[in-house]
Amino acid sequence: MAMNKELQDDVVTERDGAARIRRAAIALFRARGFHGTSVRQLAEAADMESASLYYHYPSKQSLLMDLFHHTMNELIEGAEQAIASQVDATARLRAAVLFHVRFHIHRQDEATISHSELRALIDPDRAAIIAKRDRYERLFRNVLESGREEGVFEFEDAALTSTAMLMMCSGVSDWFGGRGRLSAQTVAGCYVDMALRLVQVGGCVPART
Amino acid sequence: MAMNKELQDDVVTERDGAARIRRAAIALFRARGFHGTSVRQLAEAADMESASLYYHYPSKQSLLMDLFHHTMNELIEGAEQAIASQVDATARLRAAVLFHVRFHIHRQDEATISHSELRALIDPDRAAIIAKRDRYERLFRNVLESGREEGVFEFEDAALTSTAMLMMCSGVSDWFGGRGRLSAQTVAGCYVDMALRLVQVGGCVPART
DNA sequence: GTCTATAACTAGATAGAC
DNA sequence: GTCTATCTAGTTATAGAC
Repeated sequence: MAMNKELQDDVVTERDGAARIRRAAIALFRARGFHGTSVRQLAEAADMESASLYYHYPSKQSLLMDLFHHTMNELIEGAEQAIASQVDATARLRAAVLFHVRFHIHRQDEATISHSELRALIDPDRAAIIAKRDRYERLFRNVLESGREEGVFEFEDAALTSTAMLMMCSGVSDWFGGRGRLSAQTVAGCYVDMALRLVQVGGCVPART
Repeated sequence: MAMNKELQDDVVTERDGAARIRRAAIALFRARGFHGTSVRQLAEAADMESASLYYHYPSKQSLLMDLFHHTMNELIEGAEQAIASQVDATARLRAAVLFHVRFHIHRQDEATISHSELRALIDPDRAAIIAKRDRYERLFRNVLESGREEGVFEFEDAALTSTAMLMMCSGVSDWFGGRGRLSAQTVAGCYVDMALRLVQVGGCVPART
């Protein structure tokens, strides 16, 4: 027994208790918020009693913290790889924004939690996550600044522009449903084009690749 | 006694209990979230006992609802007036975005609550607020569409673009502190320019007026 | 209009059996 | 690794005096 575990994941209830808890937390924290979700609700969604949850996590806080670190690490790694894979600033921005938007489409709940529940984190962890968020934003800011040096981008203020750009793109996780008029690919393409419009010299957006 | 009431508002503790409660709620719901704020904390910040709060509001929910309706009404009214005050699409978009950004700078807490605590509203009210939010977004979408008809704007999808534009601009309420490098006026100007870049034909942003 | 006192309930978390 | 049972403290909200 217990063969072919991987195949059943994501469809049937998982065997791993900790993974079931994380899955439940991602859904509930997104829908009701951290403070709006009780440990008992988490346990019920994870198909266990609330006491069992404390075998896997020492507290509700530590569960939120775990989710945050996972998400931020994936974001930073993904953006770093996207940027490293390209040679000029325009291509780097395209790749980084494409990664960002895709992540916010396909991992909607985690992405949403990562900026709506920052308030719920308490302070040694809160500061650590803010540092990671700043590091993530700096990746984009550096691409903007190198593009300005290359002469292909122009903007008033690098920090303001990168923040505005990321905010604009993060919005997809609020509304994208999959069932709408537009496919994930189309939406991602639109956001990449809009991001380029924000900074490109002259503002002319070339045909999408 | 009780003369010159207006002069003391905003500085010294207000006389009006309901206003003190709203002020406390705006600060606390922004900092800790609706579910993260207890009635006792609200009462303490409003300088009264928790029971007194129920003289002014029947429930904690109704207080949140009141805040939402107030904010949404002001947003809709302000954007409608901004748009009606201009004659062509470009000027309308400038005016509407300028209003939106200024509101999100000067009324940071209320603006933040209005999109982070939508989850905490329960359903007859939740639907009413979503309807108002949609109505607000439609004001901007209509400006974009009329600009396209005038031949001054171009974009892939009106709903996607207006949502992205508003999301980008709403972001100021997350980070703007007043003590940073950039003044409120400078920041607002940057956002207006970025909003125009998103939709203008050719993408060229003319000198700011 | 604000208070003291408290009801009725739910929260996060723990003890210890299995 | 999960359970039953429970502790303590906190939650929203109400009753009734002033």
